[in-house]
Amino acid sequence: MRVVGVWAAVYGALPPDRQDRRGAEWRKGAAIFRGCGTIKRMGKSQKSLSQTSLNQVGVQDIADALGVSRGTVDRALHNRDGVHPATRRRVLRAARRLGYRPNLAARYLSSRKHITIGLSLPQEVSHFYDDVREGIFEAASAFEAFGVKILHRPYDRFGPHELESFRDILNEDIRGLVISPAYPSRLRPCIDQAARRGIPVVCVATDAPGSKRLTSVSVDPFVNGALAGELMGHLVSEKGNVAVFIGMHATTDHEQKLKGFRNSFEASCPRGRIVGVVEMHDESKEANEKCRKLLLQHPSIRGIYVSTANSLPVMRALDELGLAGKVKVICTDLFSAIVPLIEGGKIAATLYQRPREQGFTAFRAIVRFLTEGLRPPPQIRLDPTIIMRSNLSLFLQERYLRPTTSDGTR
Amino acid sequence: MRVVGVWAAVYGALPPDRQDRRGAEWRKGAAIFRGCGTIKRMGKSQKSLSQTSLNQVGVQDIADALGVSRGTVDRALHNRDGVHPATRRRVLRAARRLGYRPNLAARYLSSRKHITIGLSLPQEVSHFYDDVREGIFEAASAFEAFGVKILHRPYDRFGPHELESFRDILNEDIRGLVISPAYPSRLRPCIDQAARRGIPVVCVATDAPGSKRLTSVSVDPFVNGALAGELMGHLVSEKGNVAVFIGMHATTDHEQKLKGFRNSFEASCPRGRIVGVVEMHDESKEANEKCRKLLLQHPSIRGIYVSTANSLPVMRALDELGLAGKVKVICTDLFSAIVPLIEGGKIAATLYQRPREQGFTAFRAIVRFLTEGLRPPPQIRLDPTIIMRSNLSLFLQERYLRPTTSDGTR
DNA sequence: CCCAAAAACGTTCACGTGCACGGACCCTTT
DNA sequence: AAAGGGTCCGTGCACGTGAACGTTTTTGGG
Repeated sequence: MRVVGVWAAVYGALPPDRQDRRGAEWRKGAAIFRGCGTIKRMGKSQKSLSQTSLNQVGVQDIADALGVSRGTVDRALHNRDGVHPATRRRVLRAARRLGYRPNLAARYLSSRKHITIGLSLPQEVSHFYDDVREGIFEAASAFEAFGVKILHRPYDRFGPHELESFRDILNEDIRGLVISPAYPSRLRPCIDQAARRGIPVVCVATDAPGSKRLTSVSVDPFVNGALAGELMGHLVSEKGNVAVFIGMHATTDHEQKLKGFRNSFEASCPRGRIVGVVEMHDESKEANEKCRKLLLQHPSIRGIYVSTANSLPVMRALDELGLAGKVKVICTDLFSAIVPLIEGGKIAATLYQRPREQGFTAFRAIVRFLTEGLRPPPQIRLDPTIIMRSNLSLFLQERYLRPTTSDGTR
Repeated sequence: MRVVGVWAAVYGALPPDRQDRRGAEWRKGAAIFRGCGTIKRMGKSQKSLSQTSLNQVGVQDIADALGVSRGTVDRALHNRDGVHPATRRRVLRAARRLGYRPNLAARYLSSRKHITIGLSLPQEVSHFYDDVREGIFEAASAFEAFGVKILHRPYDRFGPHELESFRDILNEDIRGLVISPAYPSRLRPCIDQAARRGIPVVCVATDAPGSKRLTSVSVDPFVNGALAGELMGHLVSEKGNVAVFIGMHATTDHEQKLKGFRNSFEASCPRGRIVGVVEMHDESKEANEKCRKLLLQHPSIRGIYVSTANSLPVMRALDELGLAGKVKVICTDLFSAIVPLIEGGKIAATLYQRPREQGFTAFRAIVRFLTEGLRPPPQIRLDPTIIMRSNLSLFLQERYLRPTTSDGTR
């Protein structure tokens, strides 16, 4: 990155060439103005000459450049009626030409209205989604002073409530929405409808492929699995057979994780084999028995990768067979029950999906889109973190900037 | 601590004031003004009743509550002279009591002055500090619309330039400062001076212990070393001896890393031993020879941990002895030269210190302190990331929200 | 061709703050 | 006592935008 000048403005959103272009256009606009000779404009020019203030073009500049009033420009820019189509076109073109960007401070001060970002997240898997929420609240707190607020409509369980909550919150006056779809196909029409209304929707943790959501924030499942596979290869050194326990959701995530694991484990441990891939339902008893059965059937198993958060039944089975600590376990996510297992060496590592960062990033993507018009890439992939005994403490301590303090609302 | 914006933090301490001899007159004035003020207040009350707008208390509310004018409140809050000490105290107390928080949008709109955050970072170790800068710029871009700017004074090399740059930038009109001290003892007086002037200083990557800096953002060196040690224990399984290469800086970081590594490696690999700890200067030739010598002397070495970014001489020595890929290497940081080594399996893992996140967090801490008065914990410890072949790609691809990317339109 | 309705456009006010200016009052000096 | 200076405080203006309201121009039907 080239930072030559002393005053490196934060205008980084514009590449240098574009800034230059903007400057040229601005000069042109100024020339037009000189001809018109508006007194008000003159005043501003003089002021910005005398003082090193910002030379951002405002509504008045567009109005002056076109010889119309501020009101007209305002109506044109906000797509309100009462403007001749030709005038509207001229205004929009001039705005683009001059590089108009609304002054958010003035807008907020004027309207005194909150920009509300909707939040429709499940209350299940609380160890995960509570952290997602925390990340969102933390990101939002920075914009609280500028009127950005959060409207949270949590729903109890995955399933129909998801759609219900979505529709509910769409009826509110929101400017953006964060969701975590479990059944994307059902939500897709709603997402597209919101997009048509100009409301950006960001998916977090899961995705709604094929929909018109703004973007999705998640951990790449393939990388997640691959990381587990590579690490497992090191854990069992060269001679180990391993088993994988995966979930049963309709999403393709588990598939991807398995693929990544297989790919990476085979490269990292050429003489090892994956002797079993077990699908687990939510019933912990069944998972436990499946695990016991597999372990008894394959005494050669030296490592286990659990690609879902549902690792407790597996751990219990290992304990019952006296294999805890001997068989190396890599599991997923972080919650209180597995903390002592990591500390005690019964779980070698867990792949943490950084829920806080996911929420943080999702919110940020929405705000940047709303305020700067910056369109994020279609997918934002975060990196999973390997948590082992050595760095576990960093994830347990109270996090900096928890949103609970400000007022009693949370 | 219940803080009223930054004001309470900065102007909390007030000199003891004398007895108020003119209370009667003031009360009279208050009575006069109460009439006029009440009307205005009514207007606001009605408005906030009719519309669901925010009921944030402003300067006018404090003025009304005390029967003084806006200007007086303004002067009191900003510690400008021209206010009777007793009045000032009353204002500050009322501000705290009513929960006054300045409207940043209005402030920015009014003064049209940028809030400038200073940046004094080295241009050395560019693979690291360039990313720190990027993180800072990314964090700053969100506040661009509200007049937060960055003033960057990079200096060439560590050493005296560091102090020079610091002093230079302190002469500018900055409201906060981000630094990365290499010689904290020399900088401490300047840091304390800045703190006295109400300018928060945040250290990134390194720290200035004992100084009055607001906070420091860094990766815990002990955890860093411990993570390397635990991972190394797994890499060499149970039977391996290892060596450690550390740097020579005056900071205690390398000590801490070594301590963490030792601690964790011994727990993770009871039968392994650390057969050598080598201090490396900056000269790569010397490092190379030291490494060769050590490897020839101890053929039992199965793993090497390089706790500095200066890992290339070690890798070259391994290559020359035909041990690359056989001896497991854990190194530090990520830069282009080691990418192929990770991909090729010659480096098993590298501990990435997340420079972007460090910069991002540092900037955020400053802005939150300035705008919300939120004082961060004395140290912010980020977790290091283990980069291996499987997740390497995530750190190479162009990051989201880079100033130049997204698409051509913006 | 006229007049009302509607469309198109101009004007004004409010938002909360920072800042410059000016006024009232007190104390000291001439 | 008047003048002057200093302290303390009130008031007006500006910032850029949104929204309400007022004004001009065009349209359309008789």
